[in-house]
Amino acid sequence: MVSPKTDTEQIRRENRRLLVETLRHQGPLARVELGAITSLSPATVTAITSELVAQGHLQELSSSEEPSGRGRPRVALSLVADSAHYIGIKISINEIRLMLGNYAGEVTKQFSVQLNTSALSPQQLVHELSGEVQRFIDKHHLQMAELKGIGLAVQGVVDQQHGGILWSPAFRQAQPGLAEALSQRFNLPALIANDADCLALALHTQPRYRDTKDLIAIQLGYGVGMGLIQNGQLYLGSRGAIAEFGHTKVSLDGPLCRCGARGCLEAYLGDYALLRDASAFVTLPPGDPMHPSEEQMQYIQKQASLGNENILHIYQQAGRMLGLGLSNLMALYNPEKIVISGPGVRAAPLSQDPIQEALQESLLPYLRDTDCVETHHWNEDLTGKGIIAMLQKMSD
Amino acid sequence: MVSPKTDTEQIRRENRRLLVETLRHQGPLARVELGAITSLSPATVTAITSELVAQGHLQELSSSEEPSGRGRPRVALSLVADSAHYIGIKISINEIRLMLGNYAGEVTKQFSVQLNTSALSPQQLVHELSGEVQRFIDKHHLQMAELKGIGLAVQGVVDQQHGGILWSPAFRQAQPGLAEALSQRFNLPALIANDADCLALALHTQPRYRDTKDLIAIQLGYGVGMGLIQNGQLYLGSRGAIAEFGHTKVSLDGPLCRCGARGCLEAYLGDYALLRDASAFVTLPPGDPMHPSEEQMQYIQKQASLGNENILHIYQQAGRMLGLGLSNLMALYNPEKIVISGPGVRAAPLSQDPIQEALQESLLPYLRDTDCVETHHWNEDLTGKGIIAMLQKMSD
DNA sequence: CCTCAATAATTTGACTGCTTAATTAAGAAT
DNA sequence: ATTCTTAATTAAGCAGTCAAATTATTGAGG
Repeated sequence: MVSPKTDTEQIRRENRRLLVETLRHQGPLARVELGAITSLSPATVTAITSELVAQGHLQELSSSEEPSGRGRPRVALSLVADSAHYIGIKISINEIRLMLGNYAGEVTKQFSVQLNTSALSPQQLVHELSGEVQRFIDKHHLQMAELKGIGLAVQGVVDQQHGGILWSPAFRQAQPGLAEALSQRFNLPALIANDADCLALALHTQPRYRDTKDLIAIQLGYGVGMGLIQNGQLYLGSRGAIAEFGHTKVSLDGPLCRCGARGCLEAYLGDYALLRDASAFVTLPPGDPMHPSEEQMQYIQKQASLGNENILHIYQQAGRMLGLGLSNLMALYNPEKIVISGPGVRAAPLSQDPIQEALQESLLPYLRDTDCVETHHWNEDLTGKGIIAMLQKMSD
Repeated sequence: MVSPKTDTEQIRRENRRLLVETLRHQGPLARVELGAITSLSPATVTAITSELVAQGHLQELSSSEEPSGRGRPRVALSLVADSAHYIGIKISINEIRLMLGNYAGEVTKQFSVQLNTSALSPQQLVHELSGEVQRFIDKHHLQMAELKGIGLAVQGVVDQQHGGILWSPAFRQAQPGLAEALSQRFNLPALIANDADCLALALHTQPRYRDTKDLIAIQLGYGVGMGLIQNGQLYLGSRGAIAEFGHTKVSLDGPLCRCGARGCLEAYLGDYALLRDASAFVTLPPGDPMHPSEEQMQYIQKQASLGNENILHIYQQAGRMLGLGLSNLMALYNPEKIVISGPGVRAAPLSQDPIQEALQESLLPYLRDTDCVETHHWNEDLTGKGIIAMLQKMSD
């Protein structure tokens, strides 16, 4: 039997995290306000915040604002954004992107590298990543002392416990021990996460979804990913890999999925599936069909918008299947919100109606009017914010 | 923003619960053993246990056992089984069963009443239940002082937060405010739970599944229910209703389900569905087709075993669909174990193979060899144990 | 029978955390 | 200048944990 025993230091850690997160979300706040929001006593707020001020993570704001009325004016506390830095690495097919996050949770620098990922061995991958990270550190003159962690966001199935990649479209082989290797190389904590989990976490920090206790994030793109917020926090299965929404079956004899089975949702919805199906009707812009480019996707989408019935039908079919999958998701999880994002939302106008239709057809009566599915634009890639947030959760 | 602030009393409550649950699971234990298992310090164990002894919930066992060897002999602590009582009520179609649970978590008395449930109004239901509970209390000479709570286990969709029944096959109408009404009538805490959640909780207390952090319980019977243990504890969605596994879609144009949609898993697997499908091929024993009796189910099952190809085919089809549903479940939740129980497991021999086949066909490669699905006999109804356990979790 | 060794259980002292209540701080109002 | 009001800090007290010391209870051995 495991023993989740609780002790007194855990309390402090929890409450500190609570305060810091409140400040991250609601901006600079005075101690009273923090107390009111968190329902911690003023004394506790003082104790924790003065500790954080001493460490340089918090800062009193010179209150040269509007006349605050009577009484001693409240002095706002704000996070010292550059009191800590985190490095996030997003690994995609043939591209890695490095991101610098600060204590406030913002992504301040980004840098992308093209790299033929698929053939890399674990050793080579560690070598490449280490090199890029070192260059990144040098370029931005980062002090090792203020670097607090490295986080990797990966498309595919990760083993978060052991810090490895079980399967990813970016690599031909598994990448075990990746986190450990990077951790040792830079003497920093390192973690690996699925990119859809990062999306879920990042969405959950946004004002619109902050108070949502149960949220499912669906990432449409090359594949179909899913991340899950339960009880206000990211849920990862006990085995570190969960929620392969893309590989739920929506038909018995559907198209072949790259996982080897038939009828997976992903085999209707994934970029590679859309492209494959569309290629029967139009000649595509050049490119590796296994790794669809944004141009290719834009192209077929445009064809559909321009009235190509065959391709429109592909999108509508995909929408219907997504609706079916979503209805199953709602039946099983009954979340407050399902947010669909990722590059694939570009096609939302084409498949919106079939999604809704399929949803309404399949939903349980008492779920039917809950309006919980929405899309979120993909103007910025939220993965970075997510991986930074994850790093922070483990370190503060 | 909600504030799950932590304080010192929470620690004590948690640790007390930990100790009591350890004793419930592993029987009488000495203080050292408790300390070792929970990894609480001896001092803490003493503090908490002496409090419980003073309250009469714990008792030192006169250690008249085997020579324990050198040293001061350990004195075992045991729960005082009748230091508290709980009343569990299982509400099924046309039957309510009252159960008495004690502090040790055992169900000691049971009593069933036949009752035409379907037409009852909320007022009538409260009236009937109150009457039965009062009779039950009188019959067993229960002291109100040692009664700690009333729990209802209901087939169907419950709203645990508000203590009401949203939908149940037992009733034509919703039953809002049921828990509150009973709570006031007897001046006791009252809660309502789904019966599959109870099953999940009860299974999780069994030795075989005690250390399973993530467990899904499937209850096959009139319908198809599901309960979920996550992170070692029962998970109920934020809205109190979750996991309608029976209403996940496994085919686009399947048979009609009582929920109004087509292709629900339940429309293949539920007793009412099996019976409906079988009725085309055999003449059934008499009975209300909407509420299949155990005799009817036994009858058609026997027909299948005796070689009726048509009926066998129904079971096999059901098995295939269950396999498909399970594979989706595994893709979405990736639990350590899925345990199938409920009266419907009687047909397990008939559908075992198709289940496995469908599973293997649909599973993701890296899940394919995990052997996580198993069945659990239905010799005893575990619902009672579950609802008692749920009451205990809220009160100790 | 007496002493010692071994183990169990309790007690004690130190530490940490939170809360309430009192105190101090810093301006606004008069 | 004095009073009022609100913010922040400090002080006192309590709850909880743990490590270490102490006490209790037995078996082993002379």
